[in-house]
Amino acid sequence: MFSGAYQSGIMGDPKITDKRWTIDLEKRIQESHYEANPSRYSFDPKSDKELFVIDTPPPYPSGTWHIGAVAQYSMIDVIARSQRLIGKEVLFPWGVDRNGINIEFTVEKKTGKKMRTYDRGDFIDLCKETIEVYTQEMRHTAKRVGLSCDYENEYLTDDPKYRSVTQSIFVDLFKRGDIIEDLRPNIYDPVEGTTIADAEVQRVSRETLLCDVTWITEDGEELVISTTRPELICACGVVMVHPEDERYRHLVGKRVILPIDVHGRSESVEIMTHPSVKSDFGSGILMVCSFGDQNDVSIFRELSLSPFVAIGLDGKLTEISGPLQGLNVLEARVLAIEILEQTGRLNSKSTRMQEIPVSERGGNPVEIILLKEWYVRQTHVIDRLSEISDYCNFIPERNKQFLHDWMDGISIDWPISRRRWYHTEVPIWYSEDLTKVVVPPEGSYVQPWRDMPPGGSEVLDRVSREFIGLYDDISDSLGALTGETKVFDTWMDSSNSNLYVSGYISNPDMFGRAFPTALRPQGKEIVRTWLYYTMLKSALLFDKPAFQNIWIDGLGMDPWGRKMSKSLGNGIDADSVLECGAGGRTGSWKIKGPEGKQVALKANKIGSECFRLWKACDAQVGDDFHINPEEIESKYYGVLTKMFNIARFASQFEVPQSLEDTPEELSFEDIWILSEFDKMMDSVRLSWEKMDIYNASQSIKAFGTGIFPGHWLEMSKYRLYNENPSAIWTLHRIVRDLLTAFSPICPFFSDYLSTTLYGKSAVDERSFPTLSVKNDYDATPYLSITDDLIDFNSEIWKMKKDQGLSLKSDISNITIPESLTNLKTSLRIMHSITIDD
RNA sequence: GGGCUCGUGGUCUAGGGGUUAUGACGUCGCCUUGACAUGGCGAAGAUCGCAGGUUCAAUUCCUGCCGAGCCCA
Repeated sequence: MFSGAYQSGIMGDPKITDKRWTIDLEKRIQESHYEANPSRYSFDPKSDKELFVIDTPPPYPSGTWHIGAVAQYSMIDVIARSQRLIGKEVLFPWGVDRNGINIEFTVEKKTGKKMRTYDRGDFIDLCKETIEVYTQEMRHTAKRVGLSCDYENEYLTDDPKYRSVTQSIFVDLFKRGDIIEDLRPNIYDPVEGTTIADAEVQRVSRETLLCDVTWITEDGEELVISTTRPELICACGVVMVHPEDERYRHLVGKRVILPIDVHGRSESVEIMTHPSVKSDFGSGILMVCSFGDQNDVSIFRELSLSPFVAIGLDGKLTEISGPLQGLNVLEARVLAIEILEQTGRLNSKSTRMQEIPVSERGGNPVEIILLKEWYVRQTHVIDRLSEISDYCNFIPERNKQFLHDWMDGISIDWPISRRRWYHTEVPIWYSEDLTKVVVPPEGSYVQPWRDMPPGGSEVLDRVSREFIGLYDDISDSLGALTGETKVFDTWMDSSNSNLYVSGYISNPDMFGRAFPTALRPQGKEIVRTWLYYTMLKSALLFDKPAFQNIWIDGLGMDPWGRKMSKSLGNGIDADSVLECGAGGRTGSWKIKGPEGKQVALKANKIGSECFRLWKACDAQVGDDFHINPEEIESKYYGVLTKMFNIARFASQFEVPQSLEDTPEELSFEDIWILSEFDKMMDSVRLSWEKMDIYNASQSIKAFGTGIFPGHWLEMSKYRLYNENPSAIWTLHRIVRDLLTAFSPICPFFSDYLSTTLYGKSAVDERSFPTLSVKNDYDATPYLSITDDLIDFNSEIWKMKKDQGLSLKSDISNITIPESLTNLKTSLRIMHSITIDD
């Protein structure tokens, strides 16, 4: 009988006194985690290690942080921590994006006053104050979910340090001729008074009035043109029919008179053919105006027609519109229809649904108007950019397609100037005669709308960009300077984030080592903007890829796979998940389900560790993932408890003097589990190297909740209780290293257990643990018994169950397979096998 | 409307031209309580979105459709 062995060991009190892993424990650890060592996650650019700079997406503080974004961010943290663990010097910056129209709208809404009613400086101060509150909240959530950012070096995109980089790059590209100014048709939001980019336009369905208007040719022939924009008749440049439309063939080449009076332009236009005309739309005749829509723009460009400025910057009709002058677009439309009715030119009108372009931020119908704006030239480098992007490693590979599809569709330059205020200013001044410009020196931040050029500014020819002299020397010859009032599109700032964090301008030594930036992690929805524009910058500035690795994740969806949105009422707040279980408070979510029915979800405890573990184990990178708090808890909380209990069990045995040196004498079962552990750890290290979170997590979870506690630990208990040095060493070595390997996924959990047990936090390990067991023993024969062992144990368990026996009861007539001969003693004790063979 | 991506038991997931299609969670049944019901054993549950095509053979390749998502018009 071996059962007596259980009594002889003296069970010490477990060092881990908490009975189980709880959210309150998690919060206690979290709260001291950063204060205890504020430089814990700092970055040393002079380190001899390989630099690994992560260009994290600086979140925009708007009050709530989307749970999908927090999930994504926690996976970026897993990468940051795992790269540190495998020995790299990681910069995981904490940046906050604060530029943009968003905060302007927030302030306008809060104060009920439009931006332009403020003094510009006052308004900017107000924005800064307001966004600071949100910024603090965001940092709190970041720490709550365990992000290992370099918080001491927080960067804000509205900080002069950051903005100066944007401005320096502008000056650089301007000098090279890659940034130009031009009078071109631009998408314009007349309500907000600013140009916007294609990317910011949304289409909404709206009911509009379609008017059939009678036009008369110079020969007196009547024809009918359908239009939803009668107010733009004054900007009509040409009338078009389809080249194969027999009905109108005789009209081609003739001139037709505009049906509403105009001022200062020709009163008739030519009738031409164009294949884009839809013969079955209305009468099949199209008036082309500058500019009703994008099609108009392309026809004007194609035919080199000179456009008419029908709508001014104030959103009102200009003098060419004759009777409509001074009205806004909607008023002008009403009056135009009235005029047409009175003159008998309105054949008929009908309502129809039409998709109209509106601005994403303001929701206002946008107009295309001629404006002088700044552009980054891009069409000339697209091919090269496509080549360069092949040097980047995309994770997952297939998501590279998103970038290529977008690049293939690029046909016009990128408009970068905006007529807003809380943005980075375009850093340029114009001489009195407008032929020369002044630009600031590299590294300075300027506000030309209120400042004069700083010392060291340069004077350049406005067209040729030739250097004329230093501003300090020749300022007298420039006359009265005018500062540019326009600002940059926020993507112009955001697309420098990788350069900024990699030390561009501020730290040339570091930049030399850290660029191309090691990693860009981001969501797939901003490939066309953030990723593309960043790649463009690097191509223009350095002819190099911006990144070594690009990690593109999917989006967080509601439990049924739908996008979370306010209108659907299916949103889940990040804090509600992270705080679920804290102080005994459970979580409950009322969400609109698929059929519009309210569905109530409930969970008792989740917290950051369980949340992170779920995302790491459950969602492959690149695919959209469903976020269901119930499921997160039921699938993953148990894993934490299991691992916690293993550590708690281990904590009752004294930790050996040295866990580094393999004991001289190792028992067979210990060499076996160490070989299995070593194999698992090899694959985990490989996964971490490849930033493959899913497989790393799965391996750790499978080992930590399966073979290790289920088979080895059960088999080794009697030796542990007898203080067998080989067993105790093996137990502690595996628990310690397992916690280390696990620390990128669940840092607070691993930190607590490793610190309590081994006096050193797993999150501070800077080299991936390796065992020497493979040098001392050939693992192959040990690994080969694993399947037999699992089968054998299962058989015994099943046998006892079938015979209605408890697991502790004796069993006889068991044959231990040949392959497990070396485990005979342990197996007999483990299963209480009394007679064998 | 167009482009792209995805579509494997209730849920998530592995796989991939050819034996009974992984694993996990959940469900159900039984059992266990000296780290752990957070455990053990077992069961049910999938015509691998649908329809064609290629092939000796398709869930896997191709085409179309449907659904979801992203992006664009």
